[in-house]
Amino acid sequence: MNLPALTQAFVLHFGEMGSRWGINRTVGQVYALLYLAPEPLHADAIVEALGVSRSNVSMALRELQAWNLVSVRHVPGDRRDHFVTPDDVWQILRTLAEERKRREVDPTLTVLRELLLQPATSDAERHAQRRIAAMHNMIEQLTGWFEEVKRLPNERLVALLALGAGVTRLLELKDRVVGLAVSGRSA
Amino acid sequence: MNLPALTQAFVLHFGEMGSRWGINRTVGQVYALLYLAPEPLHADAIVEALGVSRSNVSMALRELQAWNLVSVRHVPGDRRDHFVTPDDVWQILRTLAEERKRREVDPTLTVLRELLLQPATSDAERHAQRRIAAMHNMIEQLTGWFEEVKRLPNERLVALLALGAGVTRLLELKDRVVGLAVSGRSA
DNA sequence: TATGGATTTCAGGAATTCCTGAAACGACGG
DNA sequence: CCGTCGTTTCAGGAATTCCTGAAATCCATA
Repeated sequence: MNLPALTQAFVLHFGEMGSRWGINRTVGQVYALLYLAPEPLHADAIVEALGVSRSNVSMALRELQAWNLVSVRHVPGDRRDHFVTPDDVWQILRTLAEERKRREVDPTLTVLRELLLQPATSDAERHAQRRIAAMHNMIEQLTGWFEEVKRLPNERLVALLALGAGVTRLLELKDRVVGLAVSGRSA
Repeated sequence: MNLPALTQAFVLHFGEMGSRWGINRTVGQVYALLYLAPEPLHADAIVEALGVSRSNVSMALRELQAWNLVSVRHVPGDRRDHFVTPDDVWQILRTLAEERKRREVDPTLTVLRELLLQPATSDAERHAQRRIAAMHNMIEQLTGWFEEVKRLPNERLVALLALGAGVTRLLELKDRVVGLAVSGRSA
């Protein structure tokens, strides 16, 4: 691996962190490298930068494409595929969240739903179903919220985040305003 | 494994899902079992329910305690440790999010900060630093938001989720109201 | 349709993670 | 201070995941 110090530190960190998620070291490193690269890279450039085998890079790129975190770009006059990451970090966040939801949450939601449909034949099972329902409902609320929020344009999303817990003050404000409007109308 | 059908299906699913996260099968199963259990379980009951070794259960419980997802409960007249999961699913969500942030996000934030402090000596490095800064700022906004929201009581949190993207309409409302107040004051 | 570069597939060795049984440890009652 | 019950530690075998080099496949061009 022969990279500028800064890039190398970033790439190595993502390699290590990769294993704390479900992804392997090479996938993490390839992503990090592409994220920092000022222009699209072809696979052999990645091989050279990271010092791993060509086939390993191929598999890593494939996985990153499956995650929608990397896409192919063709450079005129060059037959090789070049790869890029989207450069809008908020878009990356949406993609990441979407994919993790799809892989880690949706299957669970499906199972929980099935289990809730089954008839409970004992007290133990009835208790289990109540617990499962509590989890199911929470996940549904979360995913419903996420489906809406992920559609917000960046600007709005940032405003929402900046608001933080202040949103609840806003909710009270709304209640007061609506109250005023109603009393005004009735007057 | 000899459990009611419903419980067994739930436990097995969490075992499988475990490996999609960073946790292993046994940890997932133990958690699922405790989550459904109507009363605290001691380690041998878990061994019997899951059909894994005593030492494996011990390690799984230890890991779950490190995650703050399971705690010890002493049953009067019984020397054995008994284990429970908190039963408020929203509290579980907070804990889970908090721990994942601590393990998956905070270390990255630290590294990114360090990298931003280093002097960039080339165009490539300056470009890399801009990319790193973009990622760093996004993560800071997210974690700042999370720190605030996680403190909300359940009721407020649920209200916030129910609002979904509607929060941005609320933001517009706020702007109008504030605008009114200001123009009123200046008049 | 032959050629050659680019890419993917895949079997199997390397590395890592998981799980177990045996032994060590700790704490309590006698 | 011994014996017992409960728990934890840990070495090493089992299982899984990762990575590589060689071969197969793809595809644009001549």
